[in-house]
Amino acid sequence: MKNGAEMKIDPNSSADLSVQIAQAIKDAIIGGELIVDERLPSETELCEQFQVSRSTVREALKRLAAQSLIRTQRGASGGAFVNRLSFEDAYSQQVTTSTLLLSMNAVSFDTACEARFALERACAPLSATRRTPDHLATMRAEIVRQSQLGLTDEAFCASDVAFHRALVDGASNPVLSYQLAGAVEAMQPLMNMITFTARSREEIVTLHTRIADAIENNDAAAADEALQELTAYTLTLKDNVMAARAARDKS
Amino acid sequence: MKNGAEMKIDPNSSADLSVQIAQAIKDAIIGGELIVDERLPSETELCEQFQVSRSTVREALKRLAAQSLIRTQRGASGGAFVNRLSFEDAYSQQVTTSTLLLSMNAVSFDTACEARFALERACAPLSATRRTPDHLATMRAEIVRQSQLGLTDEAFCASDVAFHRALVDGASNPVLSYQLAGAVEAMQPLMNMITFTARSREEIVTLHTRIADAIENNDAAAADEALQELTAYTLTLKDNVMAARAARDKS
DNA sequence: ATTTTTCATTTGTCTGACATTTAAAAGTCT
DNA sequence: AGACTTTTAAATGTCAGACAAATGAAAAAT
Repeated sequence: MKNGAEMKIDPNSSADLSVQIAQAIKDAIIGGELIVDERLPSETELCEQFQVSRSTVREALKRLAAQSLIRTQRGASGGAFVNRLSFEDAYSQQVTTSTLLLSMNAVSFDTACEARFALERACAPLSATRRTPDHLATMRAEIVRQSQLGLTDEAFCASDVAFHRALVDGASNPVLSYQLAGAVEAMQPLMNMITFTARSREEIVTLHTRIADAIENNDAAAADEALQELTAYTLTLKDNVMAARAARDKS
Repeated sequence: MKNGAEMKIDPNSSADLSVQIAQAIKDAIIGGELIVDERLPSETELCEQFQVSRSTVREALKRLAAQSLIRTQRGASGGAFVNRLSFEDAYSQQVTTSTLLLSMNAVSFDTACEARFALERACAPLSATRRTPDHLATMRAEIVRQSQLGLTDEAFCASDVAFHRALVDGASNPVLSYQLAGAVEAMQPLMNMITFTARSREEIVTLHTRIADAIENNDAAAADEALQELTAYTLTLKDNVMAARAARDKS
């Protein structure tokens, strides 16, 4: 870090010191003053720089570590280092956030479902163009799994997620994969509310096969159409489950 | 929290204690054992429960606070409470994450641009159906701003983001807004690399107007078409900037 | 030259203390 | 009794100092 840009905090602010310090360091990282793999000053040095105790500095650093902005290493020549945020880190963060967001805010099944399929349709055309044999093989394998009898609803849902994940990854755009896979995976708890009958699984497998075929044939329009039908069918399933529950609760 | 589900950590694990404790509490929140607005045990109680010192407990709590999973309040009847993750919190987290991801991983302009417009095209049809007069007014207002002479490139980009944000919000699906607005906003630093000439701004304003018109007329197909052209035009602009720089560097 | 030992540095954890904030309880006045 | 003030207890925020554990580098021994 260039010495010219000293990080400073405002002692008169009402905010907690560790929050301010974390924010100051975060700003330095976002602003490019601290670059990837650069070592931060040691905790003792940060104490002097910000004129606070070590506990306070440590709490600030833990806040940053929780966001994968830094990593720490013990021992001589150890310390805190600016962490290169990987797609994997970002992805797992997004899954957690999205999952909690959906479960804590009573997002309706319809809303989440609509978002999920809208996003998927966005990358289906790209996937139809770029998919590799690997992506196709994954999709086909998941279809086979979904056809097995005796599969639990959870396992069926998990396979569904894997199928759609392969579809998204087929677009070969890491940014899209990161954004969409999070949304799809976060929806899984909601999807688990649905009980899949043998009949409905058959229908879903048929639609998945149509999607895979379309992707294989580089037919974006067909993929889009199948996805739309899958969207509608999923909503129908949900409505049936809801109606069945309502009838049961009434009796 | 029901007493049956005691949170436990493994003293033999190599992981830091504060990480383990944070994970245990996080799991309890995700698993629904701790519900929104529920109060966690006080720091002293957590010390006893996990058999660690207060510093360690505090570092764990700061990790959770950094992810907006809990909030803390001082004073009697204060403590740490499970936080309801708001769309706003999730949104700002996503912007930070996406921004860092793009800047730290050398994501190409083309990749980010493709992802951005693919996502936008996903919600344009919904926006064409559901947009309110408010959304339209925002879009028109931003178009007016973009037409002003003497606007800096940064201001032009910011207005561009606001325009597209309104387009996304028009879909009236908070999940989509949260996902996409983050992606669009995170792209702004990349977009700022482009220098917009008067001519190119004019072209963009024209396309924006076409999009707004299509949304106003509930014409999803026209909106999609205009967005596609905007995608292509943006990439053209980028190529021109790159070519100009290459030529300058050679001379 | 290679291996072992020592050592200094840095983060992780513990202990104890005090400051600050806050709501509730106790007290006081009308 | 009711409204206002004061006190108190509980909780988080901050500080200070200590030791443990890890780790790389230097020093020493072979």
